[in-house]
Amino acid sequence: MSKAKLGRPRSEKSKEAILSATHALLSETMGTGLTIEAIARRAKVGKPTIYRWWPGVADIVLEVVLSQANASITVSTSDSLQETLGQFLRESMNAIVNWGGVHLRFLVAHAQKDEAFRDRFRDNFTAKRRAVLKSIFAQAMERGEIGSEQNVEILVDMVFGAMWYRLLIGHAPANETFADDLTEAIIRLVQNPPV
Amino acid sequence: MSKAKLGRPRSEKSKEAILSATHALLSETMGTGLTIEAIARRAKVGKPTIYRWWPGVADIVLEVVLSQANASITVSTSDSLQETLGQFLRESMNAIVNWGGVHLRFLVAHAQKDEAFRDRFRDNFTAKRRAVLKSIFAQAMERGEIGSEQNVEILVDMVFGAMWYRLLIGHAPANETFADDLTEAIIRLVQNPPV
Amino acid sequence: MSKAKLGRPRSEKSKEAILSATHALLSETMGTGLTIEAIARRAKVGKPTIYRWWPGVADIVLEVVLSQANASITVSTSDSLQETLGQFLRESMNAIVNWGGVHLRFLVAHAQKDEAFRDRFRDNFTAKRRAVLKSIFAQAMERGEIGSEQNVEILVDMVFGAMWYRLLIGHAPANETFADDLTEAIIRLVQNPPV
Amino acid sequence: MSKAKLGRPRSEKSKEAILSATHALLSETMGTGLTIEAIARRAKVGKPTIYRWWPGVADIVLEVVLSQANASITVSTSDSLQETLGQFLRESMNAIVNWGGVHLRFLVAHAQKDEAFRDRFRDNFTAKRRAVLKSIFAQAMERGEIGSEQNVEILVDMVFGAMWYRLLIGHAPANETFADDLTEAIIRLVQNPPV
DNA sequence: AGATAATCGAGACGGTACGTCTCGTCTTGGA
DNA sequence: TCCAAGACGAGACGTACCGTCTCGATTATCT
Repeated sequence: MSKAKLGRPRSEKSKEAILSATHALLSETMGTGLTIEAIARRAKVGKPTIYRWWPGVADIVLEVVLSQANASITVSTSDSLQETLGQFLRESMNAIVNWGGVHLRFLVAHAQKDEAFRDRFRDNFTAKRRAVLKSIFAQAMERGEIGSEQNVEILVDMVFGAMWYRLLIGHAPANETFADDLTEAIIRLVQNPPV
Repeated sequence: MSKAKLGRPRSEKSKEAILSATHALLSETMGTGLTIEAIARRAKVGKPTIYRWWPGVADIVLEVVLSQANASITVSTSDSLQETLGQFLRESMNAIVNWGGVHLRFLVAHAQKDEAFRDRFRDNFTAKRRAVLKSIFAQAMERGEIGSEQNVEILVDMVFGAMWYRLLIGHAPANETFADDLTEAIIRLVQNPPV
Repeated sequence: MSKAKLGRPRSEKSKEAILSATHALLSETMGTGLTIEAIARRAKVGKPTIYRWWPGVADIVLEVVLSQANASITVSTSDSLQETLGQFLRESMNAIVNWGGVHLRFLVAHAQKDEAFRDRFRDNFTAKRRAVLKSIFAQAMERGEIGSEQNVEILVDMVFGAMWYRLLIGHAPANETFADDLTEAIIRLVQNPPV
Repeated sequence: MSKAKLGRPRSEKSKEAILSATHALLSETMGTGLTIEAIARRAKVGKPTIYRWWPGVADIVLEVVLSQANASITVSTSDSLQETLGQFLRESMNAIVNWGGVHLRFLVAHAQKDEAFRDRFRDNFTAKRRAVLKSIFAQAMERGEIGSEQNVEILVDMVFGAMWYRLLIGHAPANETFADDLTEAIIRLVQNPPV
């Protein structure tokens, strides 16, 4: 006996208008102009319609990011850490540079003022990305490319940490070159030099 | 010739009241209740007095953090990377846990919405911390503890990145244990294994 | 086609709360304490709600005055100038003494600093009062109580002028006695003495 | 044993700079931009210097007006009411049109929010003007140009009232033409028609 | 000549109100 | 039952002035 069928169904048109308005505003204003009011205006949608489906502006951004990110997580199962890691990081950086650096910065910023959202952000975004990278390292360890004494958890922290750090602080670019440098550095670090 | 002597001098009492009210509010409300109005109320100070000396709330927090951080940067010049790095990271983590984790999270969050502030934050805080860590690595490299083929810049990104990453995302604690684990991981990575 | 039906309709409760708070504050503080903030506080209303419907504090006062004045304009159509004028001036003075002298003083004061408001004030208040008095004089002129050589426009200026002048400068009371004296003086002036 | 001679004497230069800045600001901004801060800026004078000598901005304006008005009160002692009154009103209107209409409007406006100032304004300005007009009417009454049954007090209220009324409300110009019309109307009213 | 004293400019102080913005909720009529 | 439109109470924003205060410098009279 679901009550899901009662009443007027959710308007997909409105939903998409909201998501695309959010993306547009975020890109145009670098995050400073992204408010619920602005989204409602741009999407020609009533504010209550937004609040009915999302708890706040950050969750809309999260949905925008997820719908893009989920479509583009492609882990090639190469048999070389260098290649697999390199491709993963390059793809990640590309997404940031070409599409959603502002989105991610907005999400992290908002997560600092809203603990509940921080949990949702972590569970739905960063945790999944961590799992991918972790499995990449685990496979390399199985193949002996990484010594078993290494702490994979910390390795993941260092790789993602470096990327977020550059993105958030901006002391140096977070681009494909950085992805390559980072890959190289990790490879150099984890590989035991020839005896 | 400076005209600095003209007019009533700045009230040190008000300045300190503002800084200490900012610290208190930040700690009490986890950052959500830190507004110019709240600071003015708490510090028993007029709003214009605040705007006269700081462009916004984030710059007050930055000054609070700097006045604390500058007092506590102590780089011991030990002759072991393990020891020097360990102490530096442990001290950094201690400061975060016991004193200013909320402060740093607030600063990074604000920096995402205000490019000009991001520059000030980088120049006055993160750049100086980076310089310290970089010199630690440089000395270790001179002593041969780190191979000269390593990319120190990226190393610094990985170490600070991992710390910020944990602090901001919160998937795992950013405490003294993590400082030790991180130190250990770095040491294990950079050191050439015995031939 | 009007779009007036869209959205939540204006709250009559808030409107009345604002008008009555304005009246109360004006009476209590003699005009010195009448600010938008004070009205909002007293009426338990948000400031934007006030600014949505009125351009400023003076227009609220004007509305308060009009809603009272429009209810009390009663021009008896007596056939004696003495009687008609006397009643009109007495009623006007009574309204000032018992209800809204402060209101009128506030309105004139504000009109001196805001030309646009002066126009609204003139069109909606003083012009209507002038029309009434003018018609009283015109009827008296038709009946021969006033010589046709008299300048009615100037007569109106003198009567209302005298009232405003006393109210604003305060060198003598603007009360019912003054209304009688003024009526008498006008009658004495305009009536041709018996030949 | 006055202590008036001790210390640095009042700077006449500053006093004049303040008065002339006040006049200039009043004329330029139509009264909306006349603040203590603006006067201090314009006159290159410290705010305390202003507050040392005047209780508020309105009193400075009053002093400006008085120094001008006192220099120009010239009551010709003609032996015709028509001529004396006409000249007095024309001169008054000229002063308003060419020099200080904004000043007077500012003074009346301020007097509505400050009872103490209203007293000062009345005693130093309007009372003196009333005395002059009253003596004009008194002389005319002695000469028989005005019947002794007329109420001079009310006559003065009507003449000055009409002028202030036009100046403050602005429904019709307060200029020399009005001075003539008003003179004519008064003459017509007070003079007994030929038997 | 030196001390004393009131002035001067400059400008910071604690306040208060301004008018605007956005928040998240509520209330309509229409689909 | 959902939709858009938009009003609502709340409260922070950054600015303008208020009237007071605290400086060092200046300019007079009094000793």
